[in-house]
Amino acid sequence: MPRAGLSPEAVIDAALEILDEHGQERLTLKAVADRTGVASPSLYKHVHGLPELRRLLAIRILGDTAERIGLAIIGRTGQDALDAYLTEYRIFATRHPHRHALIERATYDDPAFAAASARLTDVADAVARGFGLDGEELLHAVRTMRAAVTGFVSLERGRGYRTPTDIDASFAYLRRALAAGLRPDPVAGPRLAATPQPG
Amino acid sequence: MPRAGLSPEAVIDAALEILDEHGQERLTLKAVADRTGVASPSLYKHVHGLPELRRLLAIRILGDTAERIGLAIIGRTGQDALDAYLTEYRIFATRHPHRHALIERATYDDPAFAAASARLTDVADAVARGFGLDGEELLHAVRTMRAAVTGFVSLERGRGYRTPTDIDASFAYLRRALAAGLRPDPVAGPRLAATPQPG
DNA sequence: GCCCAAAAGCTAAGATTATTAGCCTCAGCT
DNA sequence: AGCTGAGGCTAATAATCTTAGCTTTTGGGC
Repeated sequence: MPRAGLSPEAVIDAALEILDEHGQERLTLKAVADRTGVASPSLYKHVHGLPELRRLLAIRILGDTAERIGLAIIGRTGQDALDAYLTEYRIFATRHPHRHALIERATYDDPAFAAASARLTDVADAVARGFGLDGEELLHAVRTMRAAVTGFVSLERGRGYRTPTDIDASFAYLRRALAAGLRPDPVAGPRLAATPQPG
Repeated sequence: MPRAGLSPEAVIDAALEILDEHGQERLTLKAVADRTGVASPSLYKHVHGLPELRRLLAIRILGDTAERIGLAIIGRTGQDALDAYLTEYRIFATRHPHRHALIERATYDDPAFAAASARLTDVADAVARGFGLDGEELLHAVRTMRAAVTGFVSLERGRGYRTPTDIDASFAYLRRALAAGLRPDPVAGPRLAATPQPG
């Protein structure tokens, strides 16, 4: 019988197709094996089990997404760049809901994963710098920005917003609120009184 | 042999303990059966399989959480209520990371789940109304608020923020930014130009 | 107090899946 | 031509979910 000619990359490709088509629930080694035309144990020659496959898949998706969004903000600054960043992220989550769910839940203490994740954060950094932010304020602003957009798309996709009414308008509202919040405010300053600690 | 005296509630209690102790990965019917002292098939007399158990668990958690946060904002308004809402939500996610993960991923088109979810949204509504918002702007503000806080705690818990540095300060920044965004702005208004549609 | 129906257990069994172990074969290099 | 190792395969183990069908306890009605 001819060889299937697999490789880790090819395995991830197949896994990505299955994820897109059927979601994480049905992303199983058996399914990947069927799609690639081998028996499931053969996959272990390329990938160390299902958790590893999910990890590699998350890294692939993060990389692709960072690249897409990075391209979208090229040549833009300020509100323009922010809108592009937020909108492109939302488009990604809408077009590939299962990919978004996968990277949303992933929580690996793995250098490669952290690096891939950092690429996405770097894009957000660039956007925030376009608002004239730097230093500690930049850090906070980027975190706030990412929090808002990931939360929004998660709620949207998980049907957390009871009615589909005006979700686009809500997203526009969020973009405006975020832009207002990001603009450095020399008067009030971003500092607040001490926070109650969780725990 | 004496009966275990189970009930759907008791099964959910046990499931909640397991979730808290070991996370969703190990929330299995077998584990629940062991903990309640019955054989796994016996659980089907009280709960229709694992997906159903997860659904009920999510509903329980949403209800508890809505109640907690609802209590936390009693007697507060404006920024005070907003801080209490956001902080209490973050405390919940920090203290019960697995519960948070469970309700975060849940996406059931189920009336009971929607009702439980609505209780949490109602609390957010109350907070936003304390800012003098109503109508469509209220809707957008509440969505933005929920997006920001769920996104923040998700990123925090998933180690999405590279360093643990200053996360409290970032959260304070987010609260300020949100308060600024929520305050009705009669001049600029919250409306923006048409948004590119995702898809 | 007894009877009986239904609720709540149990065991057995089938289906999936992940994963390990050990074997076989093809491809390519010497 | 022969060897070696990567890439496949089959067999086997273990975990779990779930269904089917049996048994026992419980509690209400007579």
